[in-house]
Amino acid sequence: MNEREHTRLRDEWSIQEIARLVGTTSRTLRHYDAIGLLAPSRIGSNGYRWYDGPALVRLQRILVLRELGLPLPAIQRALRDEQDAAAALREHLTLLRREQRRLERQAASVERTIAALDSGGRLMAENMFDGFDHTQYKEEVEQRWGADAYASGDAWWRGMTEADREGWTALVAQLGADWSAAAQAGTDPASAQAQALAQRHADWLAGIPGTPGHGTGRPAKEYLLGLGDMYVADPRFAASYGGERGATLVRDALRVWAQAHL
Amino acid sequence: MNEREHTRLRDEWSIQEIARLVGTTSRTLRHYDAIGLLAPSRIGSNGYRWYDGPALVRLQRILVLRELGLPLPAIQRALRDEQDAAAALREHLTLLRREQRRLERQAASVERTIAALDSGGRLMAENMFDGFDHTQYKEEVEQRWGADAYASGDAWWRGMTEADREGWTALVAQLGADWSAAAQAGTDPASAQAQALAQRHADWLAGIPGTPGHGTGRPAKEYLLGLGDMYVADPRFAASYGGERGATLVRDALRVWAQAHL
DNA sequence: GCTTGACCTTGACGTAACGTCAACTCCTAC
DNA sequence: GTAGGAGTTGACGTTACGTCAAGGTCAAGC
Repeated sequence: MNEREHTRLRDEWSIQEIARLVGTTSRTLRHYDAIGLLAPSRIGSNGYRWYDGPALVRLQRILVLRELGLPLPAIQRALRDEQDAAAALREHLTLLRREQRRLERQAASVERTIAALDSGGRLMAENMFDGFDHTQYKEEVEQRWGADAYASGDAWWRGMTEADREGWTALVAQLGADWSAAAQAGTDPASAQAQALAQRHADWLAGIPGTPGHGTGRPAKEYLLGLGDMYVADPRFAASYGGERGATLVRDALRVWAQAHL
Repeated sequence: MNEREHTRLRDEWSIQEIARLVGTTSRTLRHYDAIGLLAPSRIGSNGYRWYDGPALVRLQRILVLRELGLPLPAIQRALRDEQDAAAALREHLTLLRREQRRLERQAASVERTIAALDSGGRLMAENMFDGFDHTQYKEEVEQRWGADAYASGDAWWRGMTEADREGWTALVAQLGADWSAAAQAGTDPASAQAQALAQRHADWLAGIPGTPGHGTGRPAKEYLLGLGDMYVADPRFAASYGGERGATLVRDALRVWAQAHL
């Protein structure tokens, strides 16, 4: 088969030829046949698949929609009538935008984590369950509440005895476990149970020297609300509070609590 | 089992308990065990899995990295030493950014296609292989080259006889097929073969009344270069030129040709 | 007439990270 | 003794094909 014959125009093509023509593979065409998306126009007595002009056109439409990211079932439906095509694309577009925003948040989160690691953090080496890691959040605390806040909190922690720390750690772990259980049970953020946890959480925070509000018996309102948002946005916190559901519950319960008590 | 016992701090948890604690499912934990990512600290004589503190910490690290979008094998490697974690995250970040840009292009493409459909286009109803669809590109042509260009090209096409159109269509289809074959063969854009195709392509374009350069025997340089970029960016074109590889070859060959001849 | 080689076929496994039965065992409480 | 709520190990389904594997078909060259 020479070049001339290879590219001469005919009214029927083999599976390889048509695959090359549109830049895909024969495996893909067999797949489309198998799922009923594109059947060959003719099947030889030897089982070979042959495609004609209309089949080629349909294939091209399929590939256009595929390039745009539509799943094959959606392409199937869209090709049944052109009305559906626009609707499917519109729906797909909102999905694309949503996914874009998700990636944006994820990338930002990765960047923060890299920065934390670079500045000496240890990827939850000492976290809520085995000792609250102060260095972990150094940057964020300093940025929001000043270097003094961080330094005094850090000094306080380092000044504790081993027994003190273990007791503190157990408290924190218990709090995290209770939040997790409450989230799992679908507790309402405004419920008495959640508000009791919020109270414990606030007490705990107020007990840490250096946090805004320490000494007044209750944390500063802005600090508490900001902390709640951080819990939800940062997977390092979510891991200690029963995942995203848990972190969301903590934030919402703290909001309600802050409105009532601060 | 009452609430107190449920949330009391212990040194060992069942699979359900630990799943709830971190906000995931027991199935996930069994999966992690199966792939060697996280083994239970102990397995009872009855086959039950039990997890202790260190296992919980490891699980939390896993979930943090998973939230950040890392695949499980990468998490596996990252947890072996903290050095790798930062490197893995950095690599992952570039992937995220790349994917973000891809989605951006895809979304833009979807928007253009929706606009084309809304303004009466028919999703490649008459394309390169069954008749160049002028209405398809109305918007783009008008935007770049003015409404006159579009109108005169359209009138010319509508004024053709059936036989004229068939002849023209065959020419265009042959050109597309030859481009596809060349792309498949890995032809160099600067090669004699590709340049011969580019010449045919330019001749063809120049033969369409209304295109910039029609009447001069060769298309306008800017028009030709812009068209090449459009070929690559728009899947509707790619479908007729052997996919992305084909469209890229056309663009690059036209660039070389334009430098030499325009 | 036979080999060679390109092309075709169907069948089946692999991919990522689990969700979702199914069938069965274990343990505690009433 | 039994009901129910754990736990266990399979095994299939998900997306859109890639990638063998084993074997049939066809035109060309000796």
